[in-house]
Amino acid sequence: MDAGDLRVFAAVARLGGMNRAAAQLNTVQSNVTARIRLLEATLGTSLFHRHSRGVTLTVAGQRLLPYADRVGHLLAEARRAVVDDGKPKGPLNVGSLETTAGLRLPPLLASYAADYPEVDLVLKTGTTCELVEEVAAHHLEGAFVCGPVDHPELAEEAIFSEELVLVTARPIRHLDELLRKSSLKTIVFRAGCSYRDRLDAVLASRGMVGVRRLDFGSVEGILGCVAAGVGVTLLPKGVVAAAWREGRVAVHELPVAESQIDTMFVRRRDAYVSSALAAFLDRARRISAYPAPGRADAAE
Amino acid sequence: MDAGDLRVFAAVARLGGMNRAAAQLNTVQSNVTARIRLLEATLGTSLFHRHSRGVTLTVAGQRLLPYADRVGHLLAEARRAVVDDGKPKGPLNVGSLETTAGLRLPPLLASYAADYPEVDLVLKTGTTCELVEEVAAHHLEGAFVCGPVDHPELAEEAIFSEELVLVTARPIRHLDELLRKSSLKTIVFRAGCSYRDRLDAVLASRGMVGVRRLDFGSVEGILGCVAAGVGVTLLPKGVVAAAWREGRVAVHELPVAESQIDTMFVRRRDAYVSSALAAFLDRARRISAYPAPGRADAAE
DNA sequence: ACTGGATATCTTGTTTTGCGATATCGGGAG
DNA sequence: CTCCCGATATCGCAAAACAAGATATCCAGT
Repeated sequence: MDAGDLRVFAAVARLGGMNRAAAQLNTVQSNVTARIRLLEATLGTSLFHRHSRGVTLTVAGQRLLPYADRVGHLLAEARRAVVDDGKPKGPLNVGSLETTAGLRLPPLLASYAADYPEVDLVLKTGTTCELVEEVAAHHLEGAFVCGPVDHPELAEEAIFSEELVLVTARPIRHLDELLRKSSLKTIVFRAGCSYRDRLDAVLASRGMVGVRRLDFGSVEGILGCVAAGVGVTLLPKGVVAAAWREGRVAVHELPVAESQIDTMFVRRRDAYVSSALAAFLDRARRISAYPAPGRADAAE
Repeated sequence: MDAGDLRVFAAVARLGGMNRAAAQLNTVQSNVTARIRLLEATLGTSLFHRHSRGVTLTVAGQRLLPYADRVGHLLAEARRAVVDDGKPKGPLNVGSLETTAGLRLPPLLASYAADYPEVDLVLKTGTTCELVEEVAAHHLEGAFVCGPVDHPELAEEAIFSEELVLVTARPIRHLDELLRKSSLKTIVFRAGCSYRDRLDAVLASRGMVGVRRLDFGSVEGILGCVAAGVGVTLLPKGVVAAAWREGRVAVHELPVAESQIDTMFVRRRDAYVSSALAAFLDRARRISAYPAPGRADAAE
């Protein structure tokens, strides 16, 4: 059994047919068939059920598939690790929440890009759920998300600490005023953003349950709706500071227990930390105002 | 880059020479040289420094070596996972502390061996440190050790709960009596056994520090020395029960906080749990008197 | 300069891999 | 029932990779 064999095995399993796999692997069908049969012979087990519309995995094949993927990833990572000579360069794909990207990352990215021009940095924004999945699937080297995520395959480290504030159209004395408005809506990021859960919890603890939600994809959109009186939202203080100064919205601070939220950097526990990522993280830690002793390390 | 290439790379790196590697791989030196050179060419980096007494790794080679090992382990594990059809069979290598092996495992092993005759079970005894290393290095599928071990690559689960007792030659009213004997020794397992650390802590909290130690490799040897008045030891109550009933030694119970210790089963977090191991663990959990709610799971 | 222990290179035979063509199988339409 | 379509299985041949042995080379110690 060999890494090459596993590569064709994975392709056949995923595409459900040897013809399709052959096309994807830039080879011919007879070749794929031969290698699969050889693999089955050496393992002494049949890996696929053959039928008229292609092939499906046997139970033994199902057990093998995850290993094929892991071996593939490991080899790719090994290649990257060997090529990496300690100087940050090459691709660096990281993810971030949109709020973090807007509020915290600009100075970080600016100085990083200036000092390491050979790094091709790609920043993908998304919700905590989406980003965690992408990191777990090896598609991103790491991401800034709302913590803690507590995923067994991921290591996390607190980088920023945000103060969340309730944002409304006009100042209110007491949250109870919100209750009077039956048409109250919470305006939040699309499903998966942790701020949404936090807002629900804040309102629920004050007796407001089952409030209707309005999903939005951008900070500006959310603030626009809030300013128009459609509903309330929960965002980091820094993000709404500009809109607040301009008088477009009103902010309301919350007790520390409810307002404080950590932005963590997550990465796969077992993945290679490229020089580019190491330098990026180092700079992120320096720029962050996060108190050193409270930092949760990867060993946690 | 291929799994086979990494296998010869790892052999060369570990043995420090292509001749030695060729011998171990059952091939000839020219072959090894060729494959290494090809590997270096495809990676675009030199992996070894050649000199008159063999080869040593370059920094790039040092980065690659751990991946070579991991790929090797992963492939071996994949083979096992495919062959494993759900019925426990084949080799099962587990480790255990000697005390646990003597006190808890006999009924477990007896019933397991009776129900699964196709499993070739090998039990290796050692200290917590040794066993943890062996499990981490993939040499054992799992082991019973003193917990918690808190190793990032290992998952642990509490199985047994032991009550440790202080063992002396003759009954004493108060621990202070021990202080009078200037020649007092602690008689413990060889370095690495957690019981030793616990005993040091127990004595230290009562003002006895710097007590001389005597290392021993077997429970019987330790009890013999204690009975002869050479010193004191700390062992699970059940282990010394027989010697105590015969009047050879005296036991002294300790406060719960000091006496209670968990025996955990550790295994690699990322390793495949063979059917043989799954059945073994299942039976261990059933036999154990460990309270179910307090069980720390692998997810911890 | 010689020697012992090491890697590099070259040649040749063997094995593996890749490709193309063809055989085979199984279900659905006519 | 037969034909056809979309699959996999099998075979022969060429190309590439690999293994083995013989030989060249390099380097330190004597």
